[in-house]
Amino acid sequence: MPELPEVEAVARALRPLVRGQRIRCLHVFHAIACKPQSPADVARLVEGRRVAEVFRRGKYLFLRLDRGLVEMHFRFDGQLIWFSGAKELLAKATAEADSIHVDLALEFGTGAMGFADQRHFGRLHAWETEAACEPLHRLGVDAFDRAFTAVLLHERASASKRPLKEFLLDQSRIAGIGNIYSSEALWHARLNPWQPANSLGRRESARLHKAIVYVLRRALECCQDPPPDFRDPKWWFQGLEAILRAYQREGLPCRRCRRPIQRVEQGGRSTYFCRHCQK
DNA sequence: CGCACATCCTGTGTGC
DNA sequence: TGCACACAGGATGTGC
Repeated sequence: MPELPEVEAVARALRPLVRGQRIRCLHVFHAIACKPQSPADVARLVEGRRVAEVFRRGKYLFLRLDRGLVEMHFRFDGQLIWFSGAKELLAKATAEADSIHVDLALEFGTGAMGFADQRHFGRLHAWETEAACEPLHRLGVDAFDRAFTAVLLHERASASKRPLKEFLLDQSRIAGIGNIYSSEALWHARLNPWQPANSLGRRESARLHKAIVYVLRRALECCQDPPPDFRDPKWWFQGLEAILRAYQREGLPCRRCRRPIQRVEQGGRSTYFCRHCQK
């Protein structure tokens, strides 16, 4: 559930399921998912604790506990699965044929939250305090935070010589934008992905800011209609392709000028853009 | 400090 | 159909 809108939708759907609930125990199926922490570390910090709040920063999802913090990152394919209880969790997570790839799970009185990722890229960690959670403090301003303004974007862009696309992916500057929505925002703002971030003028920064917020808001609307279904592991956010204007549209006509969308490589990742509209 | 690059994994799609 | 290979919505640590 990679980028900000998807994680936000997950946070909203998860909140009513776990807020106020006490974590009875941690189930571990693949210890790699909490690496470099050990299952014992995580268990010690979460078992018996109550979930005070669910919140998101950038692409991270957090459970604030009455004491301590659970930090989750889904990377490419990670997802949450909800089970009615320990019995269903154990049955489905360990079944030989087409089992659900649950790495870790938190058992509550009302059900169990599975953290699943067949590629084992996603991570779930536990921290003694919020202050101890390093990943949280490495993040720049969240793209949905009120503090994320056109002026702030201009300031941060001015401090980076990198191409705009790579600048947007840097979570320590602005948190939450990934490979899809960086291409999308640049398309809406009509900016060239190779343009150095520090060459952005104030007007261009304002345009980019507006595009980022628009693209993420629009995607969040999509992600909530319908909202995440934690019961079906095959479920994924539907209909997002419909709102995409550049991403994964190589060779297809630009929605503004009808010329073909290009795919180029930047920093080892695909960037999609319109050479004609985005100068 | 900034940057290029390898690395962590497994499934799927594509072209031959 | 079988196979090899590129590719995937990400972050981090390394060496330069």
